[in-house]
Amino acid sequence: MKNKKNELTKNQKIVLDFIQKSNKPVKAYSILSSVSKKGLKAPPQVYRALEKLIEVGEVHKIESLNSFVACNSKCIEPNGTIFSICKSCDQTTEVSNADLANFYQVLRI
Amino acid sequence: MKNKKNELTKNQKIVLDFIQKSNKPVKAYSILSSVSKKGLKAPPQVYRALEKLIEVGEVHKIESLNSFVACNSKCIEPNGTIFSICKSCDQTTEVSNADLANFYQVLRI
DNA sequence: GAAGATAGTGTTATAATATAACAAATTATT
DNA sequence: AATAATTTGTTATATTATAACACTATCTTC
Repeated sequence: MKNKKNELTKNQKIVLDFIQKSNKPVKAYSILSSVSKKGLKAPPQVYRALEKLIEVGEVHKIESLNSFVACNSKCIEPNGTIFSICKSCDQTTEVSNADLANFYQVLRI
Repeated sequence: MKNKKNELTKNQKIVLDFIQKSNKPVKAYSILSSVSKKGLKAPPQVYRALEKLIEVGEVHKIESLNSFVACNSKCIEPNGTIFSICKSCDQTTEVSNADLANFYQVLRI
């Protein structure tokens, strides 16, 4: 981002806002239909916002669910986060920074 | 599986054989086109074989690549395996049982 | 070894997820 | 203001995965 204050753009804010209010992993097309009243009408608009939000660490993608969640904190490794995911309801819990640090030590990554 | 000797079926063997010979993560439609000469002609035939192979622990799905790899050993947790994946070439390394055991201890899963 | 149960196959169609490409609009830098 | 860089809106299409259904093969048990 090269915004004056490195702020998120309009579409990025809309998407992030929706994800944060969801409190659970949400799918791209679910985001799309939920924010269509705010002007985002096609998949690329959502996917582009998601790409940027992931890049800046505000959002994580849960690959196994094809879903997206807001980061619950500033992560040690924005792209190396670990979640535990309920097999029944898909509720997720982001592993804490402390445990993640231990993990990196264990694996010597 | 309820085969007499709990053996893999024809299609399952064909798919597993191809994945094992690949030595890297392969995609479902790539598998499909590669084994079409052996009689598997439609996606469900490949996806069903993959589902079973994952269930019995012979194959893992790399979610972030939408790809599938052969298990390099009998895993502690067939469905809880961890890979390190090269960002450039997608080559993967399955984390060893020993390190994985430590990991589970760290996270108290 | 026949009967019923379970699992696997072949097939067509379609759903769900994601990206390519390009023109127009906006914002930042000089 | 001129230029560059980024973001947007849009259409089309690529990629990944599953639903549904009829049929076949195998297992279990009696």
